[in-house]
Amino acid sequence: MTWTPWRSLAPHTPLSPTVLRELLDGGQAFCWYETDSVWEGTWGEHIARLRLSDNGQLEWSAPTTCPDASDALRHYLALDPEWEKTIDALPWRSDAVLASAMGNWPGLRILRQPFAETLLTFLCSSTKQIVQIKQGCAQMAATLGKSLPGGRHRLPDWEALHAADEDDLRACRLGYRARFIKQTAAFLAEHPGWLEETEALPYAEARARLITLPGVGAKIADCVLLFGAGRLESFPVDTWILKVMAQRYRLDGWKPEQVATFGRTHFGPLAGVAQQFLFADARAVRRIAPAGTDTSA
DNA sequence: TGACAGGGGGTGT
DNA sequence: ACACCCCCTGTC
Repeated sequence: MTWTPWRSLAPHTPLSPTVLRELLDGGQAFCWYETDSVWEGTWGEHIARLRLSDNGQLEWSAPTTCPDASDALRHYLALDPEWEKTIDALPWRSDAVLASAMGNWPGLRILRQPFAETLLTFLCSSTKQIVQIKQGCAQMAATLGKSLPGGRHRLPDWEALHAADEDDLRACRLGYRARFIKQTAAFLAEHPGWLEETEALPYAEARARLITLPGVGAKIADCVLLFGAGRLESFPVDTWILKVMAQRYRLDGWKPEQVATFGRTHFGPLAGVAQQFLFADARAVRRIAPAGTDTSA
């Protein structure tokens, strides 16, 4: 397999290796792998490589057999001038916590992933860490997904998942999530067009519908809408966000659903973007803090 | 290098 | 509140 020469996606806000890692491997997407500062990833039917130039600009390469991946990449990475305006509309001027987090992660953004695929990856995510989720996704792709140029496979579509045995899914180290995926696949097979309709619905209605799927609760529904449908008002609340909000916004004792509502109200139509900055901060603190350090209380 | 707990980015009952 | 299911991670 030969790959195209590197070409630039500039201009955009310069990215540091740390921010790029957070973007591609921080919990939004689970199909990116890094080798010697080169990231290779798949989304939908696409595959591409990404690296950073000396001045923090993205460069890309794709298999020579693929059509120009540049447009797909720009869309996937939200590399449009609009994004800068989007960021500026966040209430950072009146929120020092948010301003600080945004300052720590310049260029961090929300990926635009395929909806159906995002539902699948986040269905795999409950009580799993990123490494484990990635393993499950890689296994599913390898065993049930169509092959892509370059030896990798794309994630299986819901039709393929419906046709698969639960044992095939279990073999992908998905644990009890295998049953949820099978049940969801069966439901989607019985209701053609349901996913597409859901994606087109307003946020609250789409969220309510997703939650009716087996294995999809409020958190996963919010992730699917934020990362897979561009619903930037979605504010996913996991245990880390729960901690951050408790500590820095004095929301001790609040329940996840209450924090989600607070987030959407406080941060407004771009709450999910704010969430991503706060989330990145929380993850960084966890990595840097010495073992046993507890900043709560 | 290897065995052994502990616990995990959530959901459903 | 607790089970679900399994694997990653830290530790001895």
